[in-house]
Amino acid sequence: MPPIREQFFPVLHYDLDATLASGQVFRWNRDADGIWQGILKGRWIQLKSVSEGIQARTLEDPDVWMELEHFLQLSVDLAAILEQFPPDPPLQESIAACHGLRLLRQDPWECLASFILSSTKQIVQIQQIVALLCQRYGDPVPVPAGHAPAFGFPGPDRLAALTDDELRACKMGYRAKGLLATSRQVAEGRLDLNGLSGEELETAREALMTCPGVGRKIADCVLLFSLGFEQSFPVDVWVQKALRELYFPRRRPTPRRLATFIDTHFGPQAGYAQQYLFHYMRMIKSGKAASANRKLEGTAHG
DNA sequence: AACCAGGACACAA
DNA sequence: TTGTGTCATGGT
Repeated sequence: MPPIREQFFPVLHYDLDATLASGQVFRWNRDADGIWQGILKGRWIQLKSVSEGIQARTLEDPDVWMELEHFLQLSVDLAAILEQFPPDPPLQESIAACHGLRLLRQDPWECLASFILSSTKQIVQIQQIVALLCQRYGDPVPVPAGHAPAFGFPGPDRLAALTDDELRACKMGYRAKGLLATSRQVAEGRLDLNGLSGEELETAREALMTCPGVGRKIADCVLLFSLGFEQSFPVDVWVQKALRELYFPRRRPTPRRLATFIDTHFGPQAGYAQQYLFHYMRMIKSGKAASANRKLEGTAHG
């Protein structure tokens, strides 16, 4: 067993807990001590939020640090991004309530496959399905002695070789068909995922939507979370709710009008804005934003 | 115990 | 274009 390597990454305004648990990625787990464990490019990684930065551990060669820095988007200037948000109350409240929330840059295939499995599933369930899929069909990953076994995310070629029943056995239900067909599409080279980052937003989106089981929302998630399209604005049930309740509390905008509002209102960092609204809306529902809410209500009406 | 979940798709109106 | 039923599964 190789020695554990350790590295400190200085970074400010980075909420590791909020970011890794915000429904962008589904394979990072936090233990009781607040230490996160995950797999990055087939390598075991441990992350811990410390004073003025993030402390990381791995078993592998030092070049994993470059990839980790990219995954965590450590060179991104968060304050500069938030400054580009339109100064409307909902977004300002979101910023206040979700301090340090970030967007990650994850592997496109894992992102695409995971979000095909996400449709009408709660985040906890998506985590369970993906864990089962990796446990059964992913390659084992070396972990330090005493740690639970870990697995990489199975590639498109591996999944393409499975049957519909084998996938359904991972509790994914009707989503198996789309995952299987999309795996074949990527495995056979009919869709070059990594090549999409060089395309225009609409071109890349259309390419993704040729995949069975991939509509506008899932395509937008892949564009934003893995391919670097920062204007992509995925609209799921939570963001839908946020837009209706926070921006159009009385009237009920048509889908078309809502789409043009999204396109014109949120600016060049629309994707980040979307993630803040998503996270804020879920905080409100779970009651964890109650104090921040009251504080802002007070300033707004006082 | 109902209701709903980071939807997509076919099909009706 | 916009609305509705269907598709599995299980958390809350």
